[in-house]
Amino acid sequence: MAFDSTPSNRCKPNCAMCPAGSRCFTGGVSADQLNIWNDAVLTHMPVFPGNGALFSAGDAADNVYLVRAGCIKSFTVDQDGNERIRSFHLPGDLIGLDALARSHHPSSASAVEPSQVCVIPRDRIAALALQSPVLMQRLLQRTSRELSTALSLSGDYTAEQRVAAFILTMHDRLASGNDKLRLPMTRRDIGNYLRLATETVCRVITRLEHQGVLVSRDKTLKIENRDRLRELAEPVGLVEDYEELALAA
Amino acid sequence: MAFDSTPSNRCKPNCAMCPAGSRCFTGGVSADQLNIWNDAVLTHMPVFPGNGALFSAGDAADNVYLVRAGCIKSFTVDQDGNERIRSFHLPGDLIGLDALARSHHPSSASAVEPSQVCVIPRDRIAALALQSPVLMQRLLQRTSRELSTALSLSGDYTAEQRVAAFILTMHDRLASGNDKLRLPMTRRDIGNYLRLATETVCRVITRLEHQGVLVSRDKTLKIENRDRLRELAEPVGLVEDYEELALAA
DNA sequence: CGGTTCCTTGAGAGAACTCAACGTCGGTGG
DNA sequence: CCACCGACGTTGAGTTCTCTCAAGGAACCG
Repeated sequence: MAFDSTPSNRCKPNCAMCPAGSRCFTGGVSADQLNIWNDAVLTHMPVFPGNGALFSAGDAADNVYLVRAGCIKSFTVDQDGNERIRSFHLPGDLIGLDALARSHHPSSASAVEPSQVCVIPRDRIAALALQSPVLMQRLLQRTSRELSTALSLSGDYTAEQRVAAFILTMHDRLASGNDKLRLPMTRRDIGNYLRLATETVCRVITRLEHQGVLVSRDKTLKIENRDRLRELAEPVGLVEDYEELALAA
Repeated sequence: MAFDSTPSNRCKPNCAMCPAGSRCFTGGVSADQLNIWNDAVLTHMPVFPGNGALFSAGDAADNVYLVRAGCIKSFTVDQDGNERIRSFHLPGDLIGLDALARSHHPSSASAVEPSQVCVIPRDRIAALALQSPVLMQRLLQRTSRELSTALSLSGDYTAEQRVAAFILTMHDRLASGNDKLRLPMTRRDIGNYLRLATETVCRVITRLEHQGVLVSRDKTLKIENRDRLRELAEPVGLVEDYEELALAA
């Protein structure tokens, strides 16, 4: 999908009104830093499932995107047409961090559910190095976090370990505040992401339900035994030990 | 292994004499930027296999390391003692990019063969944001590259696809200049990294040898049919489309 | 030279996959 | 209003790729 950046279609975001709230990449920065970021953001726009991709693998990596609402998946498609989901991006997440050292996107991105994204031209991202060391550090930290997560998940685990880790991570990232979570993506997408067949994801969830670990109803899960999930997911090692790295002045 | 940073043991590196050469993180930067980097580097030191880890998972992430020579693996160990290799670091690579948003290392690191590393205190890395936008961008780009690689490899592929992609990548990274490459790590380590049993790695290499794709002799491989390897590795999608991102002034 | 580690090959086992069928849900149109 | 359709979720049966177990040979080291 070609991104229409004609002035009439532009809409500057107002971070104060953003549905992503404090989960945003900019969460907690000072007002003047937020202004720098706001200047870097070109516009925001809706993205819908089935309406074509936000961008496709091989496209020039001209922009970085920031999820305001919804869920975006990034994926590759091999020569046989097999889709391989690399990440799910939730509100506050940046899309395209894997392209910061490339001229072209290594993966495609499209909406999993109706979503909204901010658009940040990459030359403005590059300019942040000079304008805002704080935001540059944030960017580096986000990329490092994604790297850490990707390395954790790239290990060899059983279907149960994978699914348990996925549910815990999603619950954490979606931050519902209670023990329920609504998975925006299909079982097929979950399986694809976790390197499991759709049926295997179903079977594991059913098994966990029989064990009283959770209750599944359509796309909504209720976690009944979080400790057991943690126990299962332990080998994956998705520790959440993030710090806000202080900028040495 | 506790890192001995007593003055008597310190040895400032001389980038001009570095065996990593242009593959280094600093490759191609201007003389004054190189000086800033040199000031950030605390010392360099040897690391040997079987002599304990360079650092262990859970250690305070006080330093980042840069491989001068040899090969370092980073890995986790789960509760049952299973080692899971996350990355191999070759000359010029930074170690600890997955800890830039953490206070503690998520993984351990130890030498695969006799190696040398430069030690860079993390507070000096943080200070680069203010001192050297260029180096900060480099750091971001390296992290982004590692992210891209990790995401590629985290997909679901056959043993053959995995091994083919691994051989091609190592050949590329080791930059021998001919069609031969010496793998510094054991079959066991390769298998662990690729989520394959040692035996499976052996069998795949044997199969590729029978097909005339390569010749294997101990740790040395000779690539006979690079196109076939590329064909096999295609789904993994390890495109090497890196650019040197120009710093918008 | 023993001892150890690594590499290689074979045979059987198992976890996840594929294929297939069925129920549910939501949208569409006769 | 309801039959029809497609997408999704779930469950069962059989298959397959890789793993585990086992063992022999090669290389390295004290």
